[in-house]
Amino acid sequence: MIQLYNSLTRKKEEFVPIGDEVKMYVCGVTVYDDSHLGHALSSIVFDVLHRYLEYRGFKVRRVQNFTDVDDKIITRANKEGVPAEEITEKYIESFYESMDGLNVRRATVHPRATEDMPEIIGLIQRLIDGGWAYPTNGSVYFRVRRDDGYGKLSGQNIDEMLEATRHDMEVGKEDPADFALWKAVKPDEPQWGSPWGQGRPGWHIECSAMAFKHLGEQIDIHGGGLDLIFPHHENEIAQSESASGSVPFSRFWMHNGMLRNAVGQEMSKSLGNAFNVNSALEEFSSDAIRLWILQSHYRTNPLLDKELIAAAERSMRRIRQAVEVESPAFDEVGESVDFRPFEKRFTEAMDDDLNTPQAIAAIFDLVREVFRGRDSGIDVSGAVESIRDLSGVLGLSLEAPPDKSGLSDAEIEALIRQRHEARDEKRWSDADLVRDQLAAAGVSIADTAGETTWSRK
RNA sequence: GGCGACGUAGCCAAGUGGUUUAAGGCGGAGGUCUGCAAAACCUCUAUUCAGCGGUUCAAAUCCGCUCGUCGCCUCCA
Repeated sequence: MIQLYNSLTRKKEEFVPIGDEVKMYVCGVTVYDDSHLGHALSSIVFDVLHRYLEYRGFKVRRVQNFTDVDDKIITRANKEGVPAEEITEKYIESFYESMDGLNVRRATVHPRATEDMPEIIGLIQRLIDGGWAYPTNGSVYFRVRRDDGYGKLSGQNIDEMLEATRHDMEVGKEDPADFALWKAVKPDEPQWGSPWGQGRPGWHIECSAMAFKHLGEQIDIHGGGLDLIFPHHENEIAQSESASGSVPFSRFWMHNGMLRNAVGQEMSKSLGNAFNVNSALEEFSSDAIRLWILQSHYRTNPLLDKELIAAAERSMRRIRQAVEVESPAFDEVGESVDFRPFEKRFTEAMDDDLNTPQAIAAIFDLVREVFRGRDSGIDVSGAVESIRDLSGVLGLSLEAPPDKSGLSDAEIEALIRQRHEARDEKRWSDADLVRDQLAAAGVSIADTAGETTWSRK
């Protein structure tokens, strides 16, 4: 039984999909800049959820949107003096590059707000027809107070929220709490035609419309960062449930934590201390980044520190070493490492609200069993295969990290031959010199069973 | 002010009433192996879970208070 924590009910609940295919919507990024590690965290978490649900036999349809019409995009486009599409195209490419590099599988559909404009406008019209929204001065607003359930996700009360909020109300709004579904056109902004005049959609309505179009009016899981609970997800619920009458819009609401820096503060774009994914990937393997993230539970706020990613890189070496262990050709004992208890632990941990730290602990324990099995000469092939499978569920590729030695394989092997000659003649210091040279280039060597093996760090 | 999260070893981090006299990783110490190493294996590395008080046969886990940290309430994964 898979249990997932549901932000809506604030407890763990058994996960049972509505239909025979799990419908999952994950809030994507606004494409006005490169992705940072906070985006990586969210994408990795829901990628792992997707992979794990498939591992448990579910079919999954995952939708992750691009918000490609937004104030920040417009600001950036104006600043650089280029059309907004140039900005969005560039950063959509950058997003894919980052996520591919992190071994995050692409969603089933990656819709863009600008490509689903008819659905967005149609949904706004439905809300107006139902009396949930009203046009004014070319904009359309949602009547928050008409929705009795408003605030159920964030636990906020409308009046208490307003107390802490700025009260500079836009002209034409009936109530300061109302939010925009459609924004009347302003000069030099991207615009679309609508029954209410030229303009562009508000942020919240995009997600409802894209979820409806690509998944349907009721979905199984809606994911995103903790910071999206209010107002974004609260507003999505209000719009979606008002328009469709299907309650709940999403059975499960899942929220990943926010990356935290050494001072303990949340890392966000506005703080300007983001750590770019593409540059992180130049320094670390995707496996190290994923392991670092997944060694914390998804609902906590992982600490962002290069030292921790470097530690994860060392941890990955251990797993990689284990899957390279070969079983004896003739297994005289006939024994083999029993990996099933470890797979059971892995599954139980993952079933419990995606407890990846526990699941990873099970993998490491299995890694130890493989080394022990090797040392006692028993068959470890099944266990090695199991490590590969379980790692795969977490999206760990177990591939060697990118080469930084600057040496070709042939050059490395030539140096190793030199060292062999030196060793044969017992010129130990010469031999060590070669080893130091290789080590400096990030190549580690090992003399085992009369042979020298090497690997790039 | 409202809503919420958190404080576990040198560091990261699970565990949320007894099966854990607290997983796993990194780091550190000793041993085996090795020409020496590396890797691996073995052993050790929190009598204790921010502090204080309470409930209980039993608490890191529940309750209260105190101290400290952070998030949301405004664009944000």
